Amino acid sequence: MRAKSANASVTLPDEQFRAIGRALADPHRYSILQQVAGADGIACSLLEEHAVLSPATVSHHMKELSVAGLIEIRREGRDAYLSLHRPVLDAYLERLSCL
Amino acid sequence: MRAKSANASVTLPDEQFRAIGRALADPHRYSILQQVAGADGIACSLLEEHAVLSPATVSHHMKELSVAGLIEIRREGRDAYLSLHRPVLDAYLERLSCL
DNA sequence: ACATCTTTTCGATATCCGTCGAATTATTCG
DNA sequence: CGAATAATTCGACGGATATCGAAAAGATGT
Repeated sequence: MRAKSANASVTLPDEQFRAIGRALADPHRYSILQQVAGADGIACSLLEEHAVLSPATVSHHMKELSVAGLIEIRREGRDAYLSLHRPVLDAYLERLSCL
Repeated sequence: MRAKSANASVTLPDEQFRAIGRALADPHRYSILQQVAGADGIACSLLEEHAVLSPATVSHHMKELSVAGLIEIRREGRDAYLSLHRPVLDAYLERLSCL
């Protein structure tokens, strides 16, 4: 059986690793991620960013987080619900922690 | 006494948190960081990036890593030596791990 | 069908950032 | 001192990206 440390569910391709770093480096995206982590399955419309950003920009940031694999977006009727994709976050931490 | 988890030596200001994410998101910078972590106190001139980047660009990336607080640069004669600043990396991991 | 609401897509724009060459600083050696 | 070496600084340039408004897409209710 392959060696497997405590959290090593996923191994990140370099491109995804990079996308995650970029995603985390934007304050609005990080804020969205925090809200998603705090209230899993949160509706897009409830994100605080709607107070300061246009719908287009919020949607853009959601997509960046989604492409990075950090969140999952599920459509339900007219609404979108965001949930944290923890295995990817864990894989990111794992990769950094063995530097 | 203040609550303090196992690794909580440093608390990162938002700006530094962002700088770290950006620093990690560039492949050349991440590569430099890996080399520094692997051979602490490595000379700038030994970095593999000199094979593919101009001295100006290597210097630029070193500065970004340094401003982010991830490495320390000490000058010694004509050379520069890089070392990993682990407390900051740990603080970054800490902050992400309690998402 | 129509109006309404939520989200996405599509340019366009302004800023950020990675990169380089050239010039500069700093050090070492002859 | 003068040449050589190592690293940094300074503009400049091109490509990425955050942002928006306008339009489109999709769902719901009347």
